[in-house]
Amino acid sequence: MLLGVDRIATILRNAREKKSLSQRDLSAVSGVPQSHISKIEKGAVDLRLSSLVELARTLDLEVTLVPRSAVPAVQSIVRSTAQASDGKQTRLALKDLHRLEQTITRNSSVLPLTPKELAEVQQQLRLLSHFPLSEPDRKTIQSAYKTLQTHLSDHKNLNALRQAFAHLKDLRNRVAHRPSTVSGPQPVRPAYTLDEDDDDA
Amino acid sequence: MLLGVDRIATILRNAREKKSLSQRDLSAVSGVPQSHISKIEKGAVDLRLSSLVELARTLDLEVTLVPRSAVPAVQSIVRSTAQASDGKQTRLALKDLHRLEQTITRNSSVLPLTPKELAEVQQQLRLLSHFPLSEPDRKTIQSAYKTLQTHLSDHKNLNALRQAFAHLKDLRNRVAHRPSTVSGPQPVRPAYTLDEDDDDA
DNA sequence: GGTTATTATCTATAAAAGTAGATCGACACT
DNA sequence: AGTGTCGATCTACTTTTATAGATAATAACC
Repeated sequence: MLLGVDRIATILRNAREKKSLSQRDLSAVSGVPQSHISKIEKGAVDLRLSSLVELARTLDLEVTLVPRSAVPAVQSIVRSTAQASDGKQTRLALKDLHRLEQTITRNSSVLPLTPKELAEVQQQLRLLSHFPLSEPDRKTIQSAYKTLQTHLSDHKNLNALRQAFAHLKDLRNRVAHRPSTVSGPQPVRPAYTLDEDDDDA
Repeated sequence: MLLGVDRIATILRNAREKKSLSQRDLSAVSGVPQSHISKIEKGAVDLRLSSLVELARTLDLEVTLVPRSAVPAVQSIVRSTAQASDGKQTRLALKDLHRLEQTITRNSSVLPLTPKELAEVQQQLRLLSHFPLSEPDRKTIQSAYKTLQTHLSDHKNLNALRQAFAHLKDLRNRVAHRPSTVSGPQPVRPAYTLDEDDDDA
């Protein structure tokens, strides 16, 4: 297979995984059959340009042709955009974590948790704040916050609350074992700093 | 057809034209049949990724996927790379023109030209120096220079010399009618400045 | 007018993508 | 053990690309 075609397949798979989508998820969103996505990502088909454009669009990517002489500069732009995005998501996730922990601490007396369970949840949130987090990670944190708010307002749905805490534990386990370019937890901004310098364009 | 696929077709055609290649030329270099190149450039086929990679490679382009959020920055890089390349080619072309005119002026007494013809050639060279010129344009100028050198050394091949001057006239006619983003001859660097700040990486 | 070059269009054929599923092995969870 | 999810592989069929030319329309040149 041509050099370049393999790279495209790798970029597609990485982008899908970065969005925490399975092949079946991507199939549902893009309309391309899961079995075909599997072949595409393995480089087992020489896909059509329109199919590439469609999948790329679903993954917030754009197919383009750049002069060979501009490739290093373009790769640098792409890398720094990814890093900026990662940094931004991590900073936003820190805010989400802070909000969640404050709400838990403020309402600890009325939450259906033993002191041991409470300490464990707080420990998990503190640990999470030391890892780079992604947009899908943030969704898990936000979902737990919403479930907590709902519980605090109607004192119902204990199972949902327990499930939300379980998902947080899952998240902590996943990010702790996530492959990383550096060993151990990465230095991120000090936990729980709050600033408003982020724009969502 | 999907937005994006049309753009790719347009980029391919523009890149081919920028290199002064015909569809037959590109076919010979790339191995893709001319009739198929015609369909591709018209957007009449949904070509395979491997075919796109192959054509792009022949045109010194690389197929890549960039995050949608990075597209404006990437387009800016591509534009400035093209401008730098254009500017560089134009500056190098000025040198070629200068060298050619000096050689003609220095040897005007032994060239088989009437005073009127000589003045016309010099006029054409001066006019050319006011236009943005491309790499293929430079090849025409360099070819004329070589033919002139050959003639000066063996005093033969009058037809080739006349043909070389004719090609220069053709070039002058083409660039004078070339579509441009601004009206009239574009301001380029002052004619015949000589500096050695160009690197060919 | 004749010739040449370029791009577009046509025919016929072979190969492969794309589709629609089903199914399998591996893994995780209850 | 049973169940669900994931990615990979399989079957069968339809549609399209890619190829190899040939040819036509247009434009430019002599």
